[in-house]
Amino acid sequence: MRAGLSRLLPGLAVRAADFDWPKSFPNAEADVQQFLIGAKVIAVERRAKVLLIELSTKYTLVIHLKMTGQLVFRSAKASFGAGHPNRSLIGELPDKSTRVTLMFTDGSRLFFNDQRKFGWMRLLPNAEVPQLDFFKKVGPEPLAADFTWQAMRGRLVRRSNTNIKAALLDQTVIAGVGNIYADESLWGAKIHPATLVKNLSTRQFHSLYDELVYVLKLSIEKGGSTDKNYVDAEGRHGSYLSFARVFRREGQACPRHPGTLIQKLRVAGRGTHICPRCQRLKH
DNA sequence: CACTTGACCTGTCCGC
DNA sequence: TGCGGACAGGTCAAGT
Repeated sequence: MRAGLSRLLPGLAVRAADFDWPKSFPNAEADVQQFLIGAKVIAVERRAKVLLIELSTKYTLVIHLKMTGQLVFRSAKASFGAGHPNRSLIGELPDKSTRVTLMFTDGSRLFFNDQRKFGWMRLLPNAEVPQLDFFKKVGPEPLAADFTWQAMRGRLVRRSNTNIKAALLDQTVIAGVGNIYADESLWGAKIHPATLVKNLSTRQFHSLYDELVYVLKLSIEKGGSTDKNYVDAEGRHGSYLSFARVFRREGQACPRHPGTLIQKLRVAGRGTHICPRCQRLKH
């Protein structure tokens, strides 16, 4: 999504903004008038699951999409009326789950849609972004050059008494791993998600690292795991889920064991998908 | 401090 | 067809 937005937004100037749900954009109106209206987009960055739209006013739009957030860009002449190929995906915007609309001076618009209202967007002075509690506590980027398998093990063992799935989902341990990539990488490494971190072998840490890096890179290449709720910056869905081996594949054959069916269980309070043959829980 | 659970919301699906 | 409950890609605060 960052890559898509950074092809579309830099250079555009904000002409106006509309808001629906206060928690989706908690800034005061005065901030909006002073630091958003008239601002030009400089760049689009990302840290963990947070998008950062940097503005010419030295303010940044900080965005977390949470479970159901979407950012959809529409150029001035885009029409999504009946007959448009993308109509089945979203249709005309704004719609009833549009929380924020940014209108640019060239007539294009960026819509922040969020059915469940968990996501948010806020304006912050550039210097305050790293001071957010989330950024102070968040772990390292798994695709950074210095994130080796040893570095990953070093982070995970901070949660040695909990299960590996909970540790992977903990954003203060490693940044950006969510439910899909946790399940996919654990299947790849043949590790049961309820395995305690302290019981993982060196080989398992190494394998989990390889598999996590693999699924993250593959997903970025495929445009992400968007299906029902997320779409990319131009309103298209990513295709990673069609490559997923276990996620939302309960009852289907394990790709490694055609005779074994994927099971769904609950680990760390989340729906969790495993192959019961390759991912065994030993004690 | 480490770890787990409920809350924040809306919509959909499934069993009765 | 209606109704209650479980569930959905993620954090947070409050609990033990």
